[in-house]
Amino acid sequence: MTTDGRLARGARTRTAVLDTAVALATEAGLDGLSLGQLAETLGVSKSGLFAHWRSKEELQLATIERAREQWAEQVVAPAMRAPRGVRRLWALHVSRLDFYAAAVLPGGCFFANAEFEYNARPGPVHDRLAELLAEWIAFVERLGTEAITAGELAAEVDVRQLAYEFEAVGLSAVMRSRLLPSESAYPFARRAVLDRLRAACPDPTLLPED
Amino acid sequence: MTTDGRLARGARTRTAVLDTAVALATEAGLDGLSLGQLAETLGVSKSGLFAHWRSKEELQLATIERAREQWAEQVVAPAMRAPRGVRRLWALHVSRLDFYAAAVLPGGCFFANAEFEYNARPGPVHDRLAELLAEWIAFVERLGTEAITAGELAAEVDVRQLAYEFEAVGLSAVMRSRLLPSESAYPFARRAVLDRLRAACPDPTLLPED
DNA sequence: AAACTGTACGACCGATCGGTTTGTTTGTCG
DNA sequence: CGACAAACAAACCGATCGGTCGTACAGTTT
Repeated sequence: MTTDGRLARGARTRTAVLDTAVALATEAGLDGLSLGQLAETLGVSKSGLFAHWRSKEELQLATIERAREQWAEQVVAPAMRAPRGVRRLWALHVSRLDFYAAAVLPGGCFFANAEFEYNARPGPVHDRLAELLAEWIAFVERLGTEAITAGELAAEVDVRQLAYEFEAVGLSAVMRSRLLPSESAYPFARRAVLDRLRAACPDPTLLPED
Repeated sequence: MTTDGRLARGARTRTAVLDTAVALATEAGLDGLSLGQLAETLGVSKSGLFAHWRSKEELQLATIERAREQWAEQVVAPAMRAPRGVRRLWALHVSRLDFYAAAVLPGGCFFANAEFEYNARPGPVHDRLAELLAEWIAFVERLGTEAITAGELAAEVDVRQLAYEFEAVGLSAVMRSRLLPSESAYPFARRAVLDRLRAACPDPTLLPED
């Protein structure tokens, strides 16, 4: 096992930079974030950043991947501890709302911010964000399909429709939570998905009353 | 009737600038839009812009008001031609989706973009966007209340909950429509609201089948 | 005609942008 | 030890940022 101290230091710096970049990007935007600000916030020099990423776009793409990891760890992973089926879907929704409410990121959601920022800007960043959105939707749809297989959702349920509404409710929650009193966001977001799941779930004991 | 030619010219320039600013802001962002680019696009000088707005922030606030007018004219007004009640709610949803699908603005929706851009940036722009979001929600809620009064929605319907889901479905539609094939946006957005309205509407003839 | 006002321009300002160049420190090797 | 490389930093580059200034012209008022 060879642990090159230089490479280790580089890796440490890299994740520290990307963690900060993810957070700052939810405030100033993925493009609005400037390398100078980022360097100053971290106490490193601007040229130090170019030692790791050859351009701003490369750093943006790396930031996206880091945000994906954070989402997987802090939102998806906790939900995967719930048993497969309708409870896991519900756990994912709650986990997501908790992530927003805990203000892990000042802007709430890295992807919601970035996707709206780049929805009319062609390029690699736009394309990657689109890929990850499709991936996220497919994941939610898969959880829905699993719930049907487990007999916890009626077989007639359109999982694509269910996933659409699931995602829409969560997206709206993060937007409202940053602009309006949070009482006008999370309670409605909980109820919307809970109503939808309970209506399609034959076993009412699997989900909370409210 | 005094029509000062100078004021008329100024007003003409002002609306031309703001119309362009609204459209450009959905691409580059309300903040990402630079005065130099805006001036060049319009064929005027940068300093000419400062004759009308003393700072960029003033122009941003004016751009927001112009976007509000556009939304009122092109989305709300057509829906108001539908009879009060559940049909008007449905018309508003369709009108909104049509507005997105027609690509009136390259970024889809001025407000969705701006609200995510400014959700973590305190200041007058943030505050104004929050006000307009609250106003929009209150408007949708009022349409829901009217529908109950008209007996076209069950009295037990929670109009705030209904308005939340109505808005969430529309918001998600504009995001998906810019990043994914539009078949994975509009059909789901239609169905989501239609299902919700039909479920709460005692008279099934008021709404389309699909 | 003179006085005045609103609109618009070109030139310019300091600051900051993304990016480059040159050089130094830090750690791994033969 | 010396050769080498990865990880940084300082100084600097042209371009662009938001904003100011003095000026010119068009149109209104007296």
